[in-house]
Amino acid sequence: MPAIEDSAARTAPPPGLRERKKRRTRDTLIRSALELFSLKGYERTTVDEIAEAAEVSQRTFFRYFANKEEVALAMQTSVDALFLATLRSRPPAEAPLPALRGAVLDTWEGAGEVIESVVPLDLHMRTYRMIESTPQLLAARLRKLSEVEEQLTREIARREGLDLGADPRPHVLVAAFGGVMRVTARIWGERGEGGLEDLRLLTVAYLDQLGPALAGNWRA
Amino acid sequence: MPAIEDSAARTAPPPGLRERKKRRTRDTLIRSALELFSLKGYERTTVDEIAEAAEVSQRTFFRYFANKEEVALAMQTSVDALFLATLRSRPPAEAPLPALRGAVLDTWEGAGEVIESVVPLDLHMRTYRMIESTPQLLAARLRKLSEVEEQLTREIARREGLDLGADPRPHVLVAAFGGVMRVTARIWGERGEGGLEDLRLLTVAYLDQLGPALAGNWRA
DNA sequence: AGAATTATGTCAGTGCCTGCCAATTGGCTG
DNA sequence: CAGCCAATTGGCAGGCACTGACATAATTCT
Repeated sequence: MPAIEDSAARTAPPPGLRERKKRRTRDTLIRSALELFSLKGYERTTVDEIAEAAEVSQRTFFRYFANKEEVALAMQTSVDALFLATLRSRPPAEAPLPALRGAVLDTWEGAGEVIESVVPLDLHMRTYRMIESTPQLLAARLRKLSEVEEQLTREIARREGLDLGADPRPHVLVAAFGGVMRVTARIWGERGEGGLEDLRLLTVAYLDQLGPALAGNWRA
Repeated sequence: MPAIEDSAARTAPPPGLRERKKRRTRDTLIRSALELFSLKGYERTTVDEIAEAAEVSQRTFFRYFANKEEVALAMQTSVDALFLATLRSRPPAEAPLPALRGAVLDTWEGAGEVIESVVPLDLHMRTYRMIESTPQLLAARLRKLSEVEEQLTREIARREGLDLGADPRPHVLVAAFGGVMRVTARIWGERGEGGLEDLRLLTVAYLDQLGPALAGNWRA
């Protein structure tokens, strides 16, 4: 079972040895992979090397991750799930855009812990940048983001009680929101440095420009 | 020389036998590939089969296309280039969003010819849908779109005489615009049918919702 | 403890993609 | 037109990502 987003798993019954072992193997694979990527680059790291570093067979690697990209994006995937959950727990009265905006900020607040329980935060940050600068990884990341956007759209429609077939606004809003999130990620990645806090500031600043940017004439 | 977007190649001096032959080989590869993809699906078609259908060696295929994805996206890439060119030829007085909107519509107007000179239009349309529904291709497509958006952003900034480092609006506007373009493509793809005209209508309708979607409270 | 289930390892094989070198082809010059 | 130069192509060997099949080992259940 790959994803850990089982909403029925509260007050977990003692997870059992098997589950704990799998979790450890998975985490070790991620850590080994990210370290190697950071050391020698994504393309120059082979799956065999990752498997060896984690002391499992190559075949086992592919039982935990469908492909080499998946392990590079593993932490982002966790954060995505957290983001979704955060949005769902927002007050229903809140308007769509503020809800999305609030959810990202809250997510980044809490994401640190989730990440640190698997890999050092600065390794994750280096990975984040690596994804932006590695074509194959960026492609995979963008595809995953489009899936996230689909779920966001459904959630927004649900909150507002709208039919996605009849009202384009949820799709459009999420598309615009997602677009801005991606630009900020890219721009932040291009600046060689800066931490989570800078990303945060950049995001807020850009989100706040959504309205003005759409205004007809900028020269006014 | 991979890309054909040389803006200095007008009133072409007789292209020479060599160039014409390359062009023919390339077109044949594209046509063979798209036909096979449409027939047996992208993943179940091997590069060897494509090369054989086009009567060249596998090695030659990879001299024309960096990878299997490239040939599937070849026509989209041409249209992207056309879109860029169309935008650049717009009256400078036009405001950013109308310029973008006008450029897409004009592009789709003229794209038919460009495409038909290489592959039948309906084959292209089937390919378009295939891209949306094939994870690997969608990923590659999204990455290319992000490159297009980067160029759009530069063009918008140039038109408006703005510094991209200082003013976020070009980035934000293009991000929102690009987001909407992608959703419409996806939605259109999900409906199993409908031609270019439907895509056009959908796009216009959704673009027009950008303003309303960003309005704070939809229930008002 | 033994049976049933599940995770892991090994092996063989396919397909994408690359570097290298030899052979062919088009273009150009004397 | 002969002959040289440069570009294009083909063939081959090899690396790496990934998969199916089967045997083995580790948990869990009874």
